[in-house]
Amino acid sequence: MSGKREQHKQQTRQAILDAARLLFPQQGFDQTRIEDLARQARIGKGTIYSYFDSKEQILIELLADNRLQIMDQFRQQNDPQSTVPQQLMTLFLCQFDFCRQHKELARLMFRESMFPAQPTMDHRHQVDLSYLQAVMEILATGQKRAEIAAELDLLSGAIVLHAHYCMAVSGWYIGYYDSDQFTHNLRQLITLALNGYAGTNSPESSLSSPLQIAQISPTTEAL
Amino acid sequence: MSGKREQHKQQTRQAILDAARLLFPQQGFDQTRIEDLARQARIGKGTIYSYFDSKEQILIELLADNRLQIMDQFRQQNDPQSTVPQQLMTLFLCQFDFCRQHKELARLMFRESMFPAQPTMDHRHQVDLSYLQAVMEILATGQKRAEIAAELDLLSGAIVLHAHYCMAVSGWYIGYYDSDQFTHNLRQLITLALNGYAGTNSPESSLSSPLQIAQISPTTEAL
DNA sequence: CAACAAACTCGACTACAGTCAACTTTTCAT
DNA sequence: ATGAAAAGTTGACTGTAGTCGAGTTTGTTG
Repeated sequence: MSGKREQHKQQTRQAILDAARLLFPQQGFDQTRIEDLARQARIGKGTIYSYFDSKEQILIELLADNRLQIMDQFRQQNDPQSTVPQQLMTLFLCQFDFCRQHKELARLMFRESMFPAQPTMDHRHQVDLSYLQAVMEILATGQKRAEIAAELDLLSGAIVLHAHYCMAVSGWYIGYYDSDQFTHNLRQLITLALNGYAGTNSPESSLSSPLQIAQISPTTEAL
Repeated sequence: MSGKREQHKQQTRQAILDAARLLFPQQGFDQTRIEDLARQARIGKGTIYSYFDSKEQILIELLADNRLQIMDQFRQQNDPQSTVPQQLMTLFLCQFDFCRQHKELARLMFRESMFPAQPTMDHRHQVDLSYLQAVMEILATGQKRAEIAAELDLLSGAIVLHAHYCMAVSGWYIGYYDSDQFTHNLRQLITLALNGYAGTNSPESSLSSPLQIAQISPTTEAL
């Protein structure tokens, strides 16, 4: 009966993830030693490495769950009838909520997903596809209402918006602004993305209002 | 005579940087131990840590020089008479050249500058100000020629373009495309940024041409 | 110059991620 | 049922970034 081994492996894997889900938030990612996880999961330290390549991988696995939750939350909150910028804000703010709740962990994810150590298509690392797809869907609904140019390549558009979101989050991590200003700046960036700023075809309102980068020294929001 | 101590400190600091400039490219950042640097600089290991906070800091210091070179190169190559997208491409490709030459080191810099461990205004970490200023200047020349909307807040515009550049580089690091496709995609993203994609005010040409994301599995360009 | 303080230097030490070879358990062909 | 092979487990071990307190050099004061 080869099911026994498989079943045990699943249990062990789950025990490691459970330990991580308990200890990472409790004492922080850096402060949690692999040995702590092993003790909590009642296995040897080496065993962990036959389930995960690295400490960071455990984290990434954990966060996959959270991503699903984030997208659920978005679908609940979103009104497909509202304007494209509004829908985008709803989506991005759901994502950002997670960053606020797990600032340290989200930071590591951003680092690894944008600038991975190895070129990798391992989807655990990558920008959540369902998230990118949500952006594309929002753009698509905008196209139906002529709010978005019909010829726009949806993937390109989604990536650009994702770029703006990343840059806004980056500014928050660096400490240029706090979460409230983040919201304002993100809205600003979305507007810029949609309208562009070539020549005179943009509504004036979107161009003249600068980003809020109030702090000379970084803000010190609690982690 | 308090100058002697100061002078000696400068020498030691320089010796560390010289050692790093020799060893990092020779054997790679990760493969170079702090002890190697210390031996090369003929000082104790601990001494290094009274000059630099971490191994990475040494790297960042080193790269500050390179940034100056990059900007020099840009000023030589750039024709201020050419169009805004063309000037931007010149600038970004100068930057990207550095990434190709020092893929590993540049990756660490991107990580640290976008998502720093500590909120920090330490300018060593930050996006090079003279680079961001160059983007703003390009936009400003565009405004004079009515190529760029006059009301655009220059900083916002520059940050958006920087976001696009970062996203394009990120895709290259992940392995979505090689350097040639990078160039194509970057041009595409710049066009999108300038024209936006709301409603019908955008030239069609900029919207329908998708990004080139040819690879399902990552490309394996040499480091 | 003596003697004291401040600044600087040092390498043994700590902490921890990740490895590995010995050991245990499961599977399966006979 | 048996025993050999495959799969899984383990903690002692390795490598290296970063710390720390003892020791050394430089600057200063009387």
